[in-house]
Amino acid sequence: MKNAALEKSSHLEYFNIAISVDCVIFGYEDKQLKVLLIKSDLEEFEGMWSLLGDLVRPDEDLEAASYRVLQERTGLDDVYLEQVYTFGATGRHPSGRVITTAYYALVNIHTYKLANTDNELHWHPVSELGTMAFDHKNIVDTCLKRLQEAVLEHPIVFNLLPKKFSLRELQDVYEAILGVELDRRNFRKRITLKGWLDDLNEMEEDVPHRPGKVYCLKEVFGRHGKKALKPAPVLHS
Amino acid sequence: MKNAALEKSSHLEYFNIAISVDCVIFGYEDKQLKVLLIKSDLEEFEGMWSLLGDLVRPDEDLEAASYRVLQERTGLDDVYLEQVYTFGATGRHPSGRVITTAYYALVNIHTYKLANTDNELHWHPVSELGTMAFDHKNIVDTCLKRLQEAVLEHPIVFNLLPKKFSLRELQDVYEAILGVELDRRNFRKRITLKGWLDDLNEMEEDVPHRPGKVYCLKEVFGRHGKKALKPAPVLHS
DNA sequence: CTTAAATTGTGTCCTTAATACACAAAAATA
DNA sequence: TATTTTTGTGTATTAAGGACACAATTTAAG
Repeated sequence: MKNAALEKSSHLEYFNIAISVDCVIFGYEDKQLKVLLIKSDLEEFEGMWSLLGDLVRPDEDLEAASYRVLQERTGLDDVYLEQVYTFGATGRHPSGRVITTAYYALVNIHTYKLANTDNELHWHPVSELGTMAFDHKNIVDTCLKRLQEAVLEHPIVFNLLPKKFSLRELQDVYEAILGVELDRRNFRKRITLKGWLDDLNEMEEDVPHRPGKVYCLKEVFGRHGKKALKPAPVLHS
Repeated sequence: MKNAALEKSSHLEYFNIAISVDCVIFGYEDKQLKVLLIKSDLEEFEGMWSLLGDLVRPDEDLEAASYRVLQERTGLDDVYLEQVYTFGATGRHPSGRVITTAYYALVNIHTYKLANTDNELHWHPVSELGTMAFDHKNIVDTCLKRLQEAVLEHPIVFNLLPKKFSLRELQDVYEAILGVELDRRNFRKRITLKGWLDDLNEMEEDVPHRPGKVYCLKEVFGRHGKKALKPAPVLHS
């Protein structure tokens, strides 16, 4: 940006836009991909659900703002968080001009505890979202699409699962995210080929059928699987 | 975002962040991918190059702001433009808190004319960028990476070329963007397989060697190649 | 006119990844 | 002990990517 524009700009004219972050917090439960939503507190959107978000503070990094929202709402820290897109249509917020940057987070729904006992917070299956407040349905759709692309390339779905899991559980998560059924043998072959997993030489317990082997994400990928870099895109060489 | 936060927030406290857009305008010339830059007008960055950008106006859609920057600077409209990422570190702008959303544009460098006769504007090979003003080097790198991924999936490189081109010219563009050499036979096979091109049954003219056939992008992809949707990501079925 | 230089145009083999598909073994439950 | 549920596994086919060489066309130079 040119400096002249900034120096000359009147405070009233140019600092009249608020910026917020909105978090699409994904969790996985009952073979469904879910998203954490809160009842909107705007008249215009009475009864509708909205994403968790907040205004960015002037002394706060953008990404830090999204972490803060997550921590304040879920009590979790150390979560997987990814910026997706910034939504900046003039009419998107009824109370004023607010540009929002959307992030998605992947959390283990069972380690999550409501930070405040806010009973307006609920997990919703993403496949059953109706109309939402603001442009939040659009934001969720955009984040889901990005997530679908990401899970094919990067070992990140593990953020939705407990540390130890069976291949069946893993496949269920993929199916929930991608919205398709997968062939078991081909799935296992592909996951094996990725080389993401460590065989723990343990078996599932407390399952009402033949127990499966238990795996965990290899340590080299770090806590969030972010260390697995996408190979540089190369056409032929 | 919660409404309460917005309503209660003091103007001074929360509307203290400016938002800008920065455009990474890519062009192609002399077998090089280039980016249009302007001399920074900040003392702190004297002599350094910076992206074209401007503050977003309160009554202006975010995307409209990036189009405006493009039009004002290049005189072009109807250009390919894609949002990439929003950079929001607190320290990124020395004059104040400015969050910026980065877009990349693809333009035909030869149809481009300087809108103002601003001789501070220049095309720079992306492979030869040194230090830049602000975090702009980082922004260019991020946009280039995104571009590299995009050109493998979507028919968008054509925005960098004249309407009619030979396969050799097309391959040169891919090589410039990806930064690798490609095998001619395999490249042609892959491009053919994509089904993006119409054979015009014409030959190159004024080349100092055997002329090649001339192609154009199929009309179904629209002016910018945006109509070519990525197939939904599916693992096995 | 002949020759040299540059560039176009083309096909096969190999490897890898994705997909479709079926049956036996293990454990729990009735 | 029989039934149910689920795990675990391999092969054959197809599609795409990558390595690789030679003849034909045109211009430019002598």
